[in-house]
Amino acid sequence: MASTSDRPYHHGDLRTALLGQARALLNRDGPEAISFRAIARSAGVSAAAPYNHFPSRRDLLAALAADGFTDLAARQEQAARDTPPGRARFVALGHAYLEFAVEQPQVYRLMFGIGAQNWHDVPLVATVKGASIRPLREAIATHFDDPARAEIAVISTWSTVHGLAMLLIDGTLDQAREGLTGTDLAGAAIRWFIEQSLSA
Amino acid sequence: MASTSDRPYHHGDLRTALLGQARALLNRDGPEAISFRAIARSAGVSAAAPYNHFPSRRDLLAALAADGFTDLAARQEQAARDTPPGRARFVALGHAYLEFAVEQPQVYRLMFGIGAQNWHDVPLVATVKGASIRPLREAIATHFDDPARAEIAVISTWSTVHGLAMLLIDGTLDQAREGLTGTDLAGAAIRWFIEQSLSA
DNA sequence: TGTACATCAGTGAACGCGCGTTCACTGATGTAC
DNA sequence: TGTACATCAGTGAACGCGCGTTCACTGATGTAC
Repeated sequence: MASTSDRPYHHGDLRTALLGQARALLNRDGPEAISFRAIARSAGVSAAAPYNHFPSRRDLLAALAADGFTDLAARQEQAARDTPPGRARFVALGHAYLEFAVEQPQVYRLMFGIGAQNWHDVPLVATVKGASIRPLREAIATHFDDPARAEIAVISTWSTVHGLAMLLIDGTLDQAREGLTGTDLAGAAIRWFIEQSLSA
Repeated sequence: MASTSDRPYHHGDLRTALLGQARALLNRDGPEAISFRAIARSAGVSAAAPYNHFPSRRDLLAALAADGFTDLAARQEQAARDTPPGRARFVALGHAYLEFAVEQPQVYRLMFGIGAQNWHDVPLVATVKGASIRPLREAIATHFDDPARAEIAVISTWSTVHGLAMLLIDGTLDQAREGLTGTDLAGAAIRWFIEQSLSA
């Protein structure tokens, strides 16, 4: 761990540094722009060095996606914890979800397979992805006796926030916004949705 | 137009052929896989030939995206024409929308900016994209006096079908489906959504 | 406390690749007279 | 009907590029005795 000032041979914590540079590149130019060589370059390290920490480029991207889902899951759990069951919780969950997507659009794109089709074959990602919708799933479960109908409700509500996130991220709704922030609009849409469908 | 059998110097209709090969490549491997060189190769033509028909790779992708939106718009208009106003029309619009997305997942991904961020700077795409949601917009307009509330309703419903399409396409809902086709599930979700929110 | 040695985490050169795009060219087609 | 010529739509070679990955290597670190 001897890293004082002038470029020691060993980096100290290259894995973390690589993920950090990858995140920076991701936020600036999107998932497609993340290359092993580019992040090694910005970490000040040779092109081969990353292979000591990730088996391949795809594994690094998967790690970023997993981190994203972990972050999202934490925010969802927090939102659920901070609100009473019922209407307020649905609003809070939707709001937190869209806040995440709008704050980190490129991470969100990466999480949902842009530039990499999907992460089905990566167990870690599947796990944290599942965790990230659990709070919504649980909130909905209390409103339905029939599990099949509950599942339809989960899919519908998830689709709504996911679709809204995507349309916000790709700029489709730019002209409709006019001065509203993403979460303002999200709030309006969610409230409308809740009013119509999930309020008790 | 003299194209009998043995490879004439002039192709005849290379532009159309290139678009066809691009579509084939798109459907097989996704938007990221479409390269000028690859489609020239499969059209049996030199790597430089496409430049006689498209200024750049991106213009060809834009043409594919525009074609996709044109197709979608036609299906939406057809669905609107075939159904009476009200509940039945919303179901038909949503069904047709998801049918398109599930039938041509990679085209749909391309249309919504995967692998190319967005098409905001391409007027043709913007036009046909607008046309593709007009039937939904009009169907909703008749249900609201307040245009602002109508716009929120458009965004919410569009988000729902768009999000559902995306989750179906990227495989997120694979385990929830279990034997259902995409449009079966879509039908259930849409009906649920309509029941809850838009039925008169 | 010192020394031998295994292990870890880097280097730098090289591999083979496919890509978008440009260029000078040429064969084929269509038009004016 | 025939001929000169402009225009169109191809060719093939080359440009410079960045990429993922492998390889033999070496400097630094940690451990056993």
